[in-house]
Amino acid sequence: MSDAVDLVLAQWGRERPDVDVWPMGIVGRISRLSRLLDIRLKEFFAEHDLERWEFDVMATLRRSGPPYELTAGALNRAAMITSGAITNRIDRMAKRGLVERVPDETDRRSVRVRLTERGWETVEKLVGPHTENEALLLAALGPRERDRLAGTLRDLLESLGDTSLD
Amino acid sequence: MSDAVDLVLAQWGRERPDVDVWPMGIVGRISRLSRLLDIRLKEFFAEHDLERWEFDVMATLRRSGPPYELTAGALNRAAMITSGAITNRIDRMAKRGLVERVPDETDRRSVRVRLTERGWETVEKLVGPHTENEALLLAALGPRERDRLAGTLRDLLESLGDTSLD
DNA sequence: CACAGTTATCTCAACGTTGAGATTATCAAT
DNA sequence: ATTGATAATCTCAACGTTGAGATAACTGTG
Repeated sequence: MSDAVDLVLAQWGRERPDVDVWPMGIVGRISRLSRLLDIRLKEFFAEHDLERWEFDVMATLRRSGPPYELTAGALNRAAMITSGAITNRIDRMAKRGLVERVPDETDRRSVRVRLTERGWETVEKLVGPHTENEALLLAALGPRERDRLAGTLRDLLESLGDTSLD
Repeated sequence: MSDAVDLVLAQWGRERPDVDVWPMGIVGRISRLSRLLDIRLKEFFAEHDLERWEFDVMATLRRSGPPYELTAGALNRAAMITSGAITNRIDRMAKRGLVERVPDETDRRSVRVRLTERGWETVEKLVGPHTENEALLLAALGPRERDRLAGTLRDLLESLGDTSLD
């Protein structure tokens, strides 16, 4: 079997046999996979009247444990977006009553973002179905392959200096 | 060793031990890797006064072989973007003299986008360095791992119905 | 205690994509 | 030939992110 990326590699092989373009076989596939998965996840959350990023923000808060709050900075590092974008997202989620801004007592520059009751329930209801949906999207992989793939991807992430969250 | 995603998995394990969130170990990493690679590639092309998508469009035309032209539709399928976006991109690249619009004789609805001499030279000059740069980003992988990873990712892409290009 | 440097968040203009609708052309069937 | 359905591209308003700058607060040094 072959996919869109195999075609790319074959074309380069024909047009520029002097260049070994093997890296495209990996970078290209990661890029395309990411986009395809985005689309599928978007569809899933749309069924629940939610944006994917809204779930991501809430899930980040939920899994951080009680009291289910983090600074705005921690959230934008986790989401890998800029500060302007996280301000915008928090604004909209606050309007929907999914999170609330809480002043930080120790550092008054900081804003703590806390999951509301409603936000908590939303995550609680969806973690299971969301995970099952992702499992379905990855159904092509056997248990062995899953572990090996996860391990390889982790090595890559580390080598690229993926910065962890708080 | 552990990365940002390992932390996510550990947190879920603590907060919701009843849910097996293994899929996040793969989906999350693909997503983060895609973003990190984007940033690195963007830096590379910036050094050559080029946007990444500009190179992608030109490379798609270049590797399709003589006469180095494709329809706008083929290009937006290859880039996985919408029709509005490809129109915009072609406009800007045409202004920079990297591609030109050519009327399609057989189908007058179509527009054929052709690589100009200047565009051709740009790709020709950069394919090698770009590929070497990507190889550097993937240096953490051994030859064996590379092949296995590429194969696994291809299986996933196919199972998700990745639509090929023309 | 004051100063300089750093950090956290918010503001906002510029920019690019999306997605629906408009336009023009092709194709299939009658 | 004509009609209806489909297809290719372009247009454009709405929307979200980026990235630089503004503001306010913290930190450590002298």
